[in-house]
Amino acid sequence: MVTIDSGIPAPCCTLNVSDSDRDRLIQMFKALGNPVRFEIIKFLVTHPGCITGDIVKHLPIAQATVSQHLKVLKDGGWISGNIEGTATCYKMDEKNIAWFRSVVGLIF
Amino acid sequence: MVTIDSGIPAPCCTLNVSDSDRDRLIQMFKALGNPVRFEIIKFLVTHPGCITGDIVKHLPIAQATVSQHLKVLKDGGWISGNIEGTATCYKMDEKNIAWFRSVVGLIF
DNA sequence: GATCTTAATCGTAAAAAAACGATTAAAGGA
DNA sequence: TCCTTTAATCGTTTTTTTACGATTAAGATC
Repeated sequence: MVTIDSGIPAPCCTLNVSDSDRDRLIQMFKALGNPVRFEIIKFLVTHPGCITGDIVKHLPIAQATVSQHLKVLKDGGWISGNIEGTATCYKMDEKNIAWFRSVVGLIF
Repeated sequence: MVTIDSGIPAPCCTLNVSDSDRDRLIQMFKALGNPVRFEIIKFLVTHPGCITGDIVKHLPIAQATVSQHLKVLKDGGWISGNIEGTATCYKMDEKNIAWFRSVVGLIF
């Protein structure tokens, strides 16, 4: 029996993934498991460096909600934000995404 | 299949992903964005063909909840279940996982 | 310095997901 | 046939996520 949250590793029985890698992976999976956030990523791939307002204009939801979703994507490591004046420019976080791709290839 | 514009993207455009591919991807991301389901996958990778009861024994949660999680993973295409007598044998769904890996590599 | 822009955060309501015990169904063995 | 085993489903509660308007904070602009 393994407790999920306390993270008893049991390396003999399951795949050997560190707690931090596992949590980071789960966070990335969860972040992209939402249609609004997936659309934001699709938009950002073709609009690197665009600001929050551009994304808000592109979506049918309120500014506060978009901002919330952007935070989830940022915390998950999919995107990074750069403050320029009163605006924030977003782009894909290529380094973290490369990590995600490599770990997915390694585990599954 | 996922297709990506090869030219310079027009400012109005986002990544070209079909609705069904997008929904399928989101479903896979959502399915693995949960610590219990991630643990199930970790277990299944090292225990291909094991039955529901084995997974229940390995987890600190009720049988009904495990069954529910298995359904989410199955619907998402991460695993497949094969009924043998009164038991169900689960294994990774390699074909869908290969699709996931290839699409992730293509999009991001 | 007053005001406009921009976007993050707050507080809250609604919707969805997760968890459980109980029940059901289906196959095997006595 | 009647139990036992196994796992899915049902009905419900709890927890988490999503969404919104309102507010706030930090730079620009006049």
